[in-house]
Amino acid sequence: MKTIYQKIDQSEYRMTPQRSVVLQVMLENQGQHLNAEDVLAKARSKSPSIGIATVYRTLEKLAAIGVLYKNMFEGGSYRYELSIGDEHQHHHLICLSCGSITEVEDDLLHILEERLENNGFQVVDHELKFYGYCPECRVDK
Amino acid sequence: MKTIYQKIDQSEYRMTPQRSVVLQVMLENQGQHLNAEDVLAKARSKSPSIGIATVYRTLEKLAAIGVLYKNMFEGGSYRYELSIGDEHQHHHLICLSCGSITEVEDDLLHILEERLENNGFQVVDHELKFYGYCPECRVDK
DNA sequence: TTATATATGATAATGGTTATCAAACAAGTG
DNA sequence: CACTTGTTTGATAACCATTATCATATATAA
Ligand SMILES: [Mn+2]
Ligand SMILES: [Mn+2]
Ligand SMILES: [Zn+2]
Ligand SMILES: [Zn+2]
Repeated sequence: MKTIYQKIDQSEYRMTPQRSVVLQVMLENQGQHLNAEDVLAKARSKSPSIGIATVYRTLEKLAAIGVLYKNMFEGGSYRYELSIGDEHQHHHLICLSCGSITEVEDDLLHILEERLENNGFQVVDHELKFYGYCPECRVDK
Repeated sequence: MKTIYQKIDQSEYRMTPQRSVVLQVMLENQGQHLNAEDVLAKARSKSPSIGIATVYRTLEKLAAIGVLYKNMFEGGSYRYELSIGDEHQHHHLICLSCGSITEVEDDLLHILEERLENNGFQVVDHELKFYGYCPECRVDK
């Protein structure tokens, strides 16, 4: 289990002021799923001249080395979130009514992954979304 | 468990020649994950004047009533496939090396879903992707 | 038929993401 | 230091999948 900084050190990732700001934004918004525009706005409050291209490039790089998860929910844009302590991506509960996104730490995919490994598929990561109705939105009580 | 035709009948879905052609294309390409351009090309061989807008509209409608699954894999476009017999979407194994997509019928999410239901989240469907290396691409043997 | 609603296809518009490129910056050389 | 070389940045153009628009066509209702 590598830390964020181990991941960065072990990559060919040069820390620049802009990249540092983007990383800071992600650290300060743990648990949220931000898209590039969100990150740009928050980054500009720290470093007003940062451009959207740099934000995209940095998010992409951080996702490539496993510091961020990149996910597509509804809305047509990719959303990023910090990956700390998770070996594998956690799961998401997506409410079909209010759109809220809740995390599930519970893994429980080990049994399934073990079965896949036995069939020759080497599992690196997974992505699991549950669609349904959150406690506030469910109708049947 | 409704059949495709039951789903269509129970919707406010009017069967037109164009929609019929799109449905036919999906039926004839079971197991494949086609994007709108793929469907357009195959549909045009049956009905040359069909337009891309109608294809998008029809795929969207068929997905809304549960006849198709709509999924985003790599490549930047949504891909559609027939949903027959599956109450829930099946899982996908995506090879990080060759990009091949394999199906997993095995559900095994019941335990997890039961736990979520007990916590108040009403599960409607799920989407599970495993990323890793297929038997041909894995290195460690 | 006539009226009304829905569906279609061409094409324009949208919008998130990527590519381009000149300028800025960093790192190494002697 | 001056010089070279390579990397990063930000503005902006290009890309491209998808959606919106709208006039025409087609189906349904009266
Ligand atoms: Mn999350
Ligand atoms: Mn599939
Ligand atoms: Zn909700
Ligand atoms: Zn492979």
